[in-house]
Amino acid sequence: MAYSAPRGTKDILPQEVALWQKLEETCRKVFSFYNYQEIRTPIFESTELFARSIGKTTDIVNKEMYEFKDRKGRSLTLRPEETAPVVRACLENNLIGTDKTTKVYYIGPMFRYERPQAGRQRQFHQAGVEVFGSADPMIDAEVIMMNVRLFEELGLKDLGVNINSVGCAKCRPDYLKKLKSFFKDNIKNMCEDCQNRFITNPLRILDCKQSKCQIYLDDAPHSVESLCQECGGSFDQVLDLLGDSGLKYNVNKRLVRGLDYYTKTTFEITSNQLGAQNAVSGGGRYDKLVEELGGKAIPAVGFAIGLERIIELINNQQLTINNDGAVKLYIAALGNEARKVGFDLINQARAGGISADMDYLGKSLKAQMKTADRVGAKYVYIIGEAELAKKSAVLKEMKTGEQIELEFSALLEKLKSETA
RNA sequence: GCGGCCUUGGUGUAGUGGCAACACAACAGAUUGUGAUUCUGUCGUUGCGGGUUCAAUUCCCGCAGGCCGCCCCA
Repeated sequence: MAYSAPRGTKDILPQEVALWQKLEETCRKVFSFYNYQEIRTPIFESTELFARSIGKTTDIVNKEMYEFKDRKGRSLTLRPEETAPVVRACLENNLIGTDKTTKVYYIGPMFRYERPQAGRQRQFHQAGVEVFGSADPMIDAEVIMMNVRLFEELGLKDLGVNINSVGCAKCRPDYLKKLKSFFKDNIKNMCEDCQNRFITNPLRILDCKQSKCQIYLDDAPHSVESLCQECGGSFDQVLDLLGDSGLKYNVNKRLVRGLDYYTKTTFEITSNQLGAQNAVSGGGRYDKLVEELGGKAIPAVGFAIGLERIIELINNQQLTINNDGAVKLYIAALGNEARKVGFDLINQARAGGISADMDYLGKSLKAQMKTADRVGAKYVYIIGEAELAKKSAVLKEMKTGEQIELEFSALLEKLKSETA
């Protein structure tokens, strides 16, 4: 093979595209039910935007970014996620303010330089939403409920909704202090990563899966226990609202997300059918980010869905979507003259709103019939030498095998009169 | 960035230190202008590079890619 797709990237072939379109369509439909509007931002942004927002000590920024210099030496990065670009775009175009809520959604490719494995690629796709302007716990609840609604709409089963609160600028420092003093004595017995985390990002220690670290984690203080009054109150409200709506969730006190901008509510929806990479969506509140990126102090919530993982689930669960891409009319023509007539007829059909195709390889009639069958054509119109003279030919309905003689001029009317 | 397993025609799989097998798909044909079936035929420099050997697809090394796990995330 001369060339292959770059590592960690995949072609989405015509056969699978129908499923992708269906998925994207469902996202759009559900998001707009909740009054969200689509926004499209560039695939790359200045590197600094991501470093500032996601956090300089995070894995994403440290080792996963597709960073490059353009011809003027500017450092740019293929977006590893889209929250920061959306914030940037909304600020730049004045879409958000303290006096209104702005609801947007996006669908598109993201890029992270990681080792590919099941459910993880270097180019992958996310659909996500962001709400700006409200600190009301109702918005947290709305966003989570909408996410769940979307998955229900897609027919996904056995998903778990995990929720936590990581506090705010007021209470988080206290919590980090508690964490540090809790680990202080034992940190030297813990893994190397955790020793680094102890300095750079103690929160992340909670997420460690190493068995030698696990023993110290059990009694570690949880962020929910150190929340200030405001954060604690809003967390309770979010849970109440979800409970009232009948949504089943699990408070996961260990849920730590890998992006630094989260405050208060964080959540993650997981599937037990995916292996190691089991998160299908994740998000939370980020009340400081807009300000951090140069705007006013505007609170925000959002989440992102991993579309490849959803596709994987749909395939696993053998949920089907119907494909009606087949053409209605296929013309089998024999000889140059007949092919010309056929070409004219399919173009008339198309102009008249009837999907049509014909053979362009000069194959035998048998082969043309075969092709018509395989592309799922509903009718085949067979034009040969004899038909040219009488300006009339046989129209065959593939499913029934029924054949009727029809004049060229009557073909379109006959097909149009068919119910779609 | 680390570890394990894997890499044979379009796809899925055999197999052996010296003719690479099978199924499906695709294409062509089975007398003259008709699709699913049947029969026949066609389709591979065995991932790339190097080494051992008279000889390697089979043994060894390197690389790339895939899968899976760690890390992290969607």
